[in-house]
Amino acid sequence: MKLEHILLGTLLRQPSTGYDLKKFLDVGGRFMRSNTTMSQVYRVLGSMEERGWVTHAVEHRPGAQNAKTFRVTDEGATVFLDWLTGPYTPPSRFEDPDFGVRLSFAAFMSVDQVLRLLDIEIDARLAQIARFRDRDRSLTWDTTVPVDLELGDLVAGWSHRKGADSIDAHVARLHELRGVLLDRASSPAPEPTSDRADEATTPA
Amino acid sequence: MKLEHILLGTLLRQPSTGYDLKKFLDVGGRFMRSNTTMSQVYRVLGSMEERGWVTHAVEHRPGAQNAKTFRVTDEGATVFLDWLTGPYTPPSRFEDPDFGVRLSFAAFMSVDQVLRLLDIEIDARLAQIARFRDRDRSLTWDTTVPVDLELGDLVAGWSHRKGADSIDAHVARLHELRGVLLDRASSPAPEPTSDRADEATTPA
DNA sequence: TCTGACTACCCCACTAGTGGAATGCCTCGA
DNA sequence: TCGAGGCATTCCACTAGTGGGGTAGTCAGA
Repeated sequence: MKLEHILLGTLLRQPSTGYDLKKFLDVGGRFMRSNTTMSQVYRVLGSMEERGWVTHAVEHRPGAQNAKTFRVTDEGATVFLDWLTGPYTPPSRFEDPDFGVRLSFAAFMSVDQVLRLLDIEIDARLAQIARFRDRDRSLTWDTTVPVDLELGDLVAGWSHRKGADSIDAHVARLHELRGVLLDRASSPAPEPTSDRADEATTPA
Repeated sequence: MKLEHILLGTLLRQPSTGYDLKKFLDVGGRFMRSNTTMSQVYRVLGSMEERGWVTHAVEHRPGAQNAKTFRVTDEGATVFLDWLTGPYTPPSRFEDPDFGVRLSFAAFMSVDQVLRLLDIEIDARLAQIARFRDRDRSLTWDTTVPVDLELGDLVAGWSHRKGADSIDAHVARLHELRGVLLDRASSPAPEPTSDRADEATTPA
């Protein structure tokens, strides 16, 4: 996950200052990234501005420090939308934020695009399950330091059960969402709820 | 998660070649890291060798290419064990591999050390739940591109339910393991406090 | 009045990780 | 015999991220 894309999507939803972005990443967007620093946010903002993806306007806040409000340019929007609707290659860890980040920008996508994403993710995880479930997990030990093999086995067994359950739950949830979206896609197209352009919702 | 620590732990379990390490990361250790490249593995191996944490012996494989078998030095073992049993600061995403990686090296720890780790993780996740559960998640939209707010809301609701369920399941599992370990630990020394195994005894 | 928290921005040295190509040797199957 | 694919290593240019520092103003509390 590139910070770039997260910032672009967040700014596209709502123009804001670097500080606001950092706050968002710590709270509402905390599932997208662990421990993002201020410097990282400002540097990415700077480099995106150089490339013309965002611009800033200085906002004079009487009785407070001036603040730069960043907004995404048309070019930046194109870059973001290209990434968002472009090819998704599932990371090997399903817990990685990539998929969730993309989904969190679902409002910028069509139902079909979200369904495509979902299908790719489902296929990838089913393939992983088929490939790795019930595989021999025993490890060989050849070490000079003292080890507690019994403790290791105990914990490894637990980890394995936990991992298997989590990926199963993940897939089940994906199917659930898929079902809901399929319903929505097959019913007569609902009114677009955009606050601006009105031809967004139904590219068949 | 530093690749360094993963490699050190893996080599400490079983000396191996760079290639083997990469294979391990793709299969048995796939939950530790997504998409690790060969170059990354070899470069880290090189830098660790420079620092004296690992050494290699050239293994002549008759009828095949020579292979470097890396093993951890005493100094490397110390570095690894210091990291493993040292302070653990939970990342903001509980899905991040940090905790799982440490646990996967449980055999190098004492039951008390594992319990300490577990307690830190449990406390951190409970704190997050207390802080963020049932918080207002509504987002403001101020954008120039067309959006499907209804789709966004639908997906956001799903994501939130999924996230809440996952963290609850995570905590439940942690408690489960904690119970098992407390049973196991209750033979050497009686519990000082009722609820929590604070006050670690001697590391094995 | 001082302290510390919060808003807001910027900079730097450094480390970690990506992506891809190149080398060469092996085995196995078509 | 040819090529696909596994084993094993290395190099290189590049981008991303870390961890710390600093500046500066506001505001509330002690």
